[in-house]
Amino acid sequence: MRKLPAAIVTNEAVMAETFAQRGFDETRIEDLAEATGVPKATLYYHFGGKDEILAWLLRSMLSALGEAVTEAASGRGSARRRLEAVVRAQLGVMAERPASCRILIADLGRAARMPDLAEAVGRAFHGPVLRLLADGATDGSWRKLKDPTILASAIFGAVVLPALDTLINGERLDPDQVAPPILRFIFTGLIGR
Amino acid sequence: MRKLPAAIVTNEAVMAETFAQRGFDETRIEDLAEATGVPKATLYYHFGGKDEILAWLLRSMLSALGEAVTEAASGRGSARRRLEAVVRAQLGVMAERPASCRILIADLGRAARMPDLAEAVGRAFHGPVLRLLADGATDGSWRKLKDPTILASAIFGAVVLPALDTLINGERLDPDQVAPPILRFIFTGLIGR
Amino acid sequence: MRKLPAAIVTNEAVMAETFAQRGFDETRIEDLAEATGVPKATLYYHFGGKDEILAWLLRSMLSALGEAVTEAASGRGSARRRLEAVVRAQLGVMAERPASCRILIADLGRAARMPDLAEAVGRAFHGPVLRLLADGATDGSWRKLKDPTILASAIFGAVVLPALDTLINGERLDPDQVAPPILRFIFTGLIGR
Amino acid sequence: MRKLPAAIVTNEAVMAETFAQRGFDETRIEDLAEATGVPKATLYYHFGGKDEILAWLLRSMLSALGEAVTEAASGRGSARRRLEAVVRAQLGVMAERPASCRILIADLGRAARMPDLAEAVGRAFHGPVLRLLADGATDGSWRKLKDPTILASAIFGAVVLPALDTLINGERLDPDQVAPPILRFIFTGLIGR
DNA sequence: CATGAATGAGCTTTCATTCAT
DNA sequence: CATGAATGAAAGCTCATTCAT
Repeated sequence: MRKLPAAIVTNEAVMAETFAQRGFDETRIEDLAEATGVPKATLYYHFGGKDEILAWLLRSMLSALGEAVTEAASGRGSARRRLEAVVRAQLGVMAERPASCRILIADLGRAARMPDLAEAVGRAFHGPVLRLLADGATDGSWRKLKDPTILASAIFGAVVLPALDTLINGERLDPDQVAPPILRFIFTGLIGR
Repeated sequence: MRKLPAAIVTNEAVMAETFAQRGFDETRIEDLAEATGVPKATLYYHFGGKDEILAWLLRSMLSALGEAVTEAASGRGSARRRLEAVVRAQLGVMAERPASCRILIADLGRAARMPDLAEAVGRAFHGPVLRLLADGATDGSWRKLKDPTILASAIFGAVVLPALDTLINGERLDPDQVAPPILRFIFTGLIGR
Repeated sequence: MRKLPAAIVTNEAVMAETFAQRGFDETRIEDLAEATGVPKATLYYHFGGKDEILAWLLRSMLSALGEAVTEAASGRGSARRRLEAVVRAQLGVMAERPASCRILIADLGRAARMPDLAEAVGRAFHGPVLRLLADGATDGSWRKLKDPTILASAIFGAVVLPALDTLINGERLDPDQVAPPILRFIFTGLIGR
Repeated sequence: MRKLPAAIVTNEAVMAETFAQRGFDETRIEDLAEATGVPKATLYYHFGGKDEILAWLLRSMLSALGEAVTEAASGRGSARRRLEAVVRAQLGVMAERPASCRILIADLGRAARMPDLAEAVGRAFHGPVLRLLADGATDGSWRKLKDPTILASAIFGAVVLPALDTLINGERLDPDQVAPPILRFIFTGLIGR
């Protein structure tokens, strides 16, 4: 894929928003063209097709997410502090790029059908979290964890689905508001004091 | 919609599987016809269209889920025991109807775009859970919860995303194996003993 | 390919004429739809695409040609009489189905790129002629021929190109007028009495 | 059209080959660009379009053919000797520029649709042959010919179709091998001693 | 002069859907 | 009731062609 021109890069959010609103299949390339002002044929000049546009949007978001998460995860505090930072990072990215995140989470199945994206999700979130979960057991942040893979998914779900609710309603996602209850849930569950 | 003939009812799982494998939009009515042996036009005789077939599948599953969850939620034990039962019920339905569940969770966005389905999900899971969360705070199962809506979503996510991982890989979902770590996570988080 | 409905079969000549006039590539499926009154989508229901429509037209013509030629070739006279009949048969088919013949001859390259058609031409004309050439050498109709393959092609060319000239000009092809000089040429060349 | 740069002239055969292999319509300008290394836009700088490239190729070949044929036809021998030379000249050009010849003959219909090309073919082959046919009747090379136009076409076909067979199979055309049987056929037919 | 980048204009093709039997 | 046959309505995609540099 050639280097993308400003006219397209600038419109990343617009495209994401378009996909997010109607859903991938209900969005016609023409819709993207209209929404961005970039002619259909030009989109085809730069992308192989609709799939590739979606992949670009998601990859772009996942790369931002990956960076944010990785940085959060590789901080210097305890595993707990760092996991906290990771969750906030995830919520932060969702707040900054609501549309792309919404597309991803609201259509996880499609991502799963695009192998490189599935892998990118793993790299961006599950990988770092998995490592943190191990660290935390070592540094005493939490107990020894028997099924880290399941837990990483559970954490992902616990963070991401509440955020999706907000996003789908078209509301603004405020990480500072959502993070505390979610974090408390993640660390101490319903019962923990 | 008339009463469905056996030829179609029998093939509920086959249709769900077909949708689950390719995704809704990539599945042509013709694919369903081939997979089930029921002619395309016959499907149209019984359903208003592709959407309606999907809706039927999901509604059927959600109704099973609703029953299971409602029963679990209205048992007589503590809120904790009942929430536990609810989670197991959810996992049980996912194990029994993997394809339909996978369609729903892997394409939550579409469900959100179909108002009656969104509501059905609410009725089947979030509603009962919301009530349980309140009960638990009363009966001392857990602390006072400030953001029950967020928590209900978080719980849904914590249950459903690990299960989705399994389902997407085409593996069998074993509730007895997945439920314990998830429940422990839900109740006591990463830290709680 | 399903059995073709009358609406299409009836219009064989119309389609051929359409192709013949504009050429294959310049003919849009829509043109065929307009010319025949058969909706585009219906054409696609019965044919796999433009190529397949062309193939059908040509195969139909080649089958008629094959029959005419085979019958002519298997008559009871001398090889010479029979070859004469073959040439007249070829010209007769060209007169009856000018458009299809014109398509074939004016775009031999495309036929060559469609393997089954190339073979059909062989079966319809070259094969029988080749056999006749051998017969004629035996029954004394003509000399021993060293390069029958080349000669079969040369005969084909000598019959078909003059006819193509006529057809391209949109003139009616009158076999009774064209056949004698061509036959004389084939049998005795420029020189022979 | 400006004077063509070496980069293009050099690639005449490559372009012809590209057209010959896929056919005119199936050949994209991009294909020519790739095959020759000359950028698409550069081709457009020098040619008015795809048609013009084809026209250039064919005109170039027809001009070579015209020269060869004219020279052969205007020699000093009998009409027969000269027609013989003409046929050899035609085969010679076909052997030297197989691709261009193949394009022309395999897609005569297109040539017919390009008026200047149709005329060029006439000038290059039919014209001289027509004159020769008359000469030959005068100088006793052959009988009085009643339908010279038909015969010119027949001769063209008798020469060119066998050659096309060879070319389409990708085989090398050896005039010395093909010319004798064809000439014998032209002069004395199948029967002539 | 030459060309990388961009695009207007269609065309094929696909499908959901309808309907006559 | 059920269904094979037919079709209206897009939509994705391609390509010849243009243009700014």
